[in-house]
Amino acid sequence: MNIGQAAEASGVSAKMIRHYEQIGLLAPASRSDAGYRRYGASDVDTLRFVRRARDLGFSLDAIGELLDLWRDRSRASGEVKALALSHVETLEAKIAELQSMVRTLRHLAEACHGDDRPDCPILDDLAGGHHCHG
Amino acid sequence: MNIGQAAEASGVSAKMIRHYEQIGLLAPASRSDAGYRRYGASDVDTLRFVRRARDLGFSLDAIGELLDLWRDRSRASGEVKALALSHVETLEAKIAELQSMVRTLRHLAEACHGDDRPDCPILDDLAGGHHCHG
DNA sequence: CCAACACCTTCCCATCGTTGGAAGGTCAAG
DNA sequence: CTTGACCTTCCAACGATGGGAAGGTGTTGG
Repeated sequence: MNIGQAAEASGVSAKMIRHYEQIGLLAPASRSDAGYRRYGASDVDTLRFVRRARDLGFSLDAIGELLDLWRDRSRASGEVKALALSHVETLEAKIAELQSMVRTLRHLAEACHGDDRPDCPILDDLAGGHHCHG
Repeated sequence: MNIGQAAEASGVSAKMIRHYEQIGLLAPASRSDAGYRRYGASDVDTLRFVRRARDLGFSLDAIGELLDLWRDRSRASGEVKALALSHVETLEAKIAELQSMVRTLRHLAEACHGDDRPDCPILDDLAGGHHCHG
């Protein structure tokens, strides 16, 4: 199986597969006589693992740890759970940050009549308003 | 006022002030005989505007538009409001994406006993589980 | 047998916002 | 006159991905 098929089968682009190999996330693939990377079913499994972890927002570093745990048949599930919950905390912090932005912006937008008149509380706030970001 | 004081007063680092100037977000600052950038009170106002807009998650491109609207005393507040609400939609899409990740991860983590045993639904899911991401 | 085309290789560059550092010039105080 | 704090420009990195060039490979068809 060439990299194109592996990409197709795993949902990870060929570009990314090469990149993951280069940064050491994936072991170097074996090569054909012509130098083409060759992949088997278990490689595709690994790529799908990476893809799913990316979809869940894990960083490539974290995915490296997850891969290690995955391959370690004697891992403690507590380690995996801790990694996952730590990531959840990161995500929730990010969510809270974005929600705070949304709250402020909605508040400002509500106060803005939003017509042809130039008067605009949004710009006023950005220009140094009183920050009632409640 | 040198760039250091302007940075201190505005909350935008000197590095970023230079960068914003270089990418054309800010007009080139006037220079002293020695080539030092010089800033006045209105420059600091502009920097603070940029800082607040960044804090609200606007891209530098969007901030450029906001600055134009800010400086245009005959702007229509509807334009500003539209820009803000469009940004809110972007933020909320991102929030929804992150929340979906959190939901899935929490679900998986709940199913994981998280002790010394190796059995782990989180890894099972990443390795190709049935995706009950409800 | 050779052309066309799809695929592969490596390499560099772009994004986005920010930070870090190196190498060198300037300025004020001791 | 030196020290230290500041400024300048330039170059590179992060994290994850994409785009594209230049060149080799492999298969198919005329």
